[in-house]
Amino acid sequence: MARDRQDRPAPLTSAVFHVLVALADEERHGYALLKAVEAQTDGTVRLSTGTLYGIINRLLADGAIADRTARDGKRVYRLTPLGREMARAEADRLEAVVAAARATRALARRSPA
Amino acid sequence: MARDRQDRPAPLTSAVFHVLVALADEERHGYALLKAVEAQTDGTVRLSTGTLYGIINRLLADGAIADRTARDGKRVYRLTPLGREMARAEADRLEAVVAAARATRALARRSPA
DNA sequence: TGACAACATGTCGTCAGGCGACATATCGTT
DNA sequence: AACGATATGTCGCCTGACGACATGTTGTCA
Repeated sequence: MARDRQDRPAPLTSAVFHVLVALADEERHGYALLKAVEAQTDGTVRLSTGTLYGIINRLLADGAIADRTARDGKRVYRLTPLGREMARAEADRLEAVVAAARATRALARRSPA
Repeated sequence: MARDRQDRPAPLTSAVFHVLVALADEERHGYALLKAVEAQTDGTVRLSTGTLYGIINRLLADGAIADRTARDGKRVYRLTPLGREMARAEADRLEAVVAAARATRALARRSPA
């Protein structure tokens, strides 16, 4: 069941966050999500359809996304306000983690050219 | 086995990255790692010991960290050059993902005061 | 027109990884 | 003496990611 997924500020998995970001500004259908994530990451992150539909079903159950059937029969997904908040919280969290990493000597950004 | 963990730019799990960052500038023993991660994340991320030692053993096997027994008997861990590179790569990756998220209207940073 | 790639949606089994629970032991404080 | 914090570690469960498979449509090119 969906349980307590939305009450914790639990770190989202990388894959879930990618999906949420891909839906941030526009609704997309499944295959378009696959391509959007790939494009967003310069081709480095490629979700398998198994991963994608697992994520979609969980996000739907949690109310983070909603779905709709378009006129051409495609199932399109969009972010709900809850999903937007989850993505926002995760972006904040990641930003803080990266900042912590960059604050160390060993992981500081290389001199920016 | 350790397989091909270092040749792919594979996204690290959140927990693994936290451990690597906690070891960036100074060596620590297990319990100190637990506390360091907690402190780094304002208490939001708490690794269980089960999680921690699983991660430690994998990182040791992969050559991302090395261990040493201190005079007081504590097992202390430190980052190897490989581990540093892994952490760096992950920091770069996360930075790009956050940038992509912030580039959307829905997830843009709130007006910075 | 036939073939093939890209588009599109989905299921299933496996496996790695995270996590809570448990097991010990020491040390400092009250 | 008792208790909580420090300290290290194992075990089993469950979630989630992933590759493989299944199926059908649309577009393009020879």
